[in-house]
Amino acid sequence: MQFHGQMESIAKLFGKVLKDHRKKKGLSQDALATDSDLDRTYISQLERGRRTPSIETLFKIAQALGVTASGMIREVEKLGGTRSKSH
Amino acid sequence: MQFHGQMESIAKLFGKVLKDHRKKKGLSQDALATDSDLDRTYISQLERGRRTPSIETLFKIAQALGVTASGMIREVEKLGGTRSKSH
DNA sequence: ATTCATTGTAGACTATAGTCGTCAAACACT
DNA sequence: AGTGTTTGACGACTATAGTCTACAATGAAT
Repeated sequence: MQFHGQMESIAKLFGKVLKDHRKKKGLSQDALATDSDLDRTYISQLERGRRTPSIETLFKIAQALGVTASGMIREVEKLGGTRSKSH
Repeated sequence: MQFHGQMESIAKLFGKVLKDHRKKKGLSQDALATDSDLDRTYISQLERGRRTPSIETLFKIAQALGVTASGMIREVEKLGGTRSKSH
């Protein structure tokens, strides 16, 4: 069986991973924002998949969540499938 | 013995990882640029640590290099040490 | 020395990341 | 009902990511 359905953007996938970890840690967006030295409304935008973070921002967030940046990216890869399109 | 020396920026660490993989694959900056659908001079800036890519760009580059995005980030973490500074 | 491929670098430009103030919607609570 | 906390969303703003043209510097070959 072939996989169908529209490919989800990196931004949306990352948003899911982010929200998951934040909830698991019991943090509010506001608390995470201060811990990661980012703006609260920007965290909101990230979780809704409306923004794509830089890897610098990725590291800030991961640290505030007590996880590794590579771990978060790994989860994005898992959610997104192989994403191996040649062209 | 304590670790000393200035902490290297994420950008510089990523630049090293990127250049390493590109050389290992025997690609020119120009070839990598076309494969990853980015500008050649931007690849040059990344390798010299003058720009910090978005995770979207990270995925593009990783795919062109035939490695995972999480793997590249993992190597950045290794190069940079724990980077667990509370404030 | 000169040809060729590769890379560094600069400047000017467009697109988007990230900030900030504000307000409404939603979800607790009592 | 009400009050407090959280989150979505907006518009306008500043900072930086990413493009593009062009040229100099490097290095590897004859």
